[in-house]
Amino acid sequence: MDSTRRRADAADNRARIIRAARAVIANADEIKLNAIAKQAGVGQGTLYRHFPTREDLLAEVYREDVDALVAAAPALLAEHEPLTALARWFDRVADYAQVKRGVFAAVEVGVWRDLSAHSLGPIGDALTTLLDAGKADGTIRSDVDARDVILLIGYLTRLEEAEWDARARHLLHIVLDGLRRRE
Amino acid sequence: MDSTRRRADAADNRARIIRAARAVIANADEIKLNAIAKQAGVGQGTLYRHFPTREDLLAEVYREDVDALVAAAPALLAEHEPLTALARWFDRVADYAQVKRGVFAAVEVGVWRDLSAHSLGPIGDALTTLLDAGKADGTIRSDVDARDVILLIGYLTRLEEAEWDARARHLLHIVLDGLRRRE
DNA sequence: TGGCTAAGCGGACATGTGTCCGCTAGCGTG
DNA sequence: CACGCTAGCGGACACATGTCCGCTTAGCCA
Repeated sequence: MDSTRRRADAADNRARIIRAARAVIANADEIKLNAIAKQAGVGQGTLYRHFPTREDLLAEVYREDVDALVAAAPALLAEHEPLTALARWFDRVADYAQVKRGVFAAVEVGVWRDLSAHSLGPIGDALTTLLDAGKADGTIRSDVDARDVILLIGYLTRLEEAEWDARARHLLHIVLDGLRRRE
Repeated sequence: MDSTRRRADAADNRARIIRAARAVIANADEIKLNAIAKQAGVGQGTLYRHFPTREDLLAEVYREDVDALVAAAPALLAEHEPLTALARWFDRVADYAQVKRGVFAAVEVGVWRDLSAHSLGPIGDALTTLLDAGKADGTIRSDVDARDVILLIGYLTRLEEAEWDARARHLLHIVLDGLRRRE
């Protein structure tokens, strides 16, 4: 999977699949994997070898967005109190999740897989950073970890478009309250 | 759908499907709808006419369990302070969700459907009762409703078996904290 | 009781995901 | 440059969900 051997066509196919995926996602709102394979001009087997699950593919397609989300964490911490930073980060997640519903679901699954592989993954790391800062200054309860938070905000993927405005941020506040250390 | 006409065979088929579903669920852990149809001795079309989605079927199969959960709410309120009652009710939900993972997911979807039909459904009603009691005595924030809570505890369906003990109750406490009115 | 009518049946079909495996051809080697 | 090894290809296949529609037959009515 690194860069050894047969890279020429394999890497090329991989890139073509990602490009096709972006195209399909942009044009159709239905994301059918075999359609992506077809569009990319490769067999289904090829697609599935490069990206074993739907989530693997989407995670790769939106890697940049994820990176941006991750990078935001330390930046927010530099500017705000830990609790505020976490709240702001939540806001960004909400913004992103609203637009890219399916993607967020994919990211969630990805984070979960990372976790079960005893690694937090980029998003998990970002969250850990935020939580640790809050624990250090006593504003966040000490018995929560990144996985906990991922689970709690997972409702974002199950929210209906119509109720988004009414509930997304509101529930994020409630979660944040639950995470705060109670005086 | 009530009890008019052609009830004889239709109702019979419906009952047979439910029975077959219970049998399949008990024996195999894989729940394949066409297997249930086969076992019930009916066509797939028949199964899907009676239960348009997988969730409809499961919800019916576990109707009794759901009823028990619903009935527990007023009973708990009679014995405990509202906040405690809610906590206990959460415990029951957790117990149930742990054993019947898939079912809980089905129930969640069902509740959601009820909600979009402008009705809370039995579970929603139970939760509303609990929340209202807490709001009345000022222990629960006034800006939450049943749907909010359903969304928040939905993480239960996404928890891995292995992490259940470590997280299920713990997160329920955090949610409860978030629901409390902050002094 | 015999016929009519639509409620209800049931399985073929359409669609989507994910797997498997025989074939192809890129690359290192002599 | 010719050759062989194996990474990688790609599409046929297996399997699940859910839909559709022509046929059957229960129940009402004369």
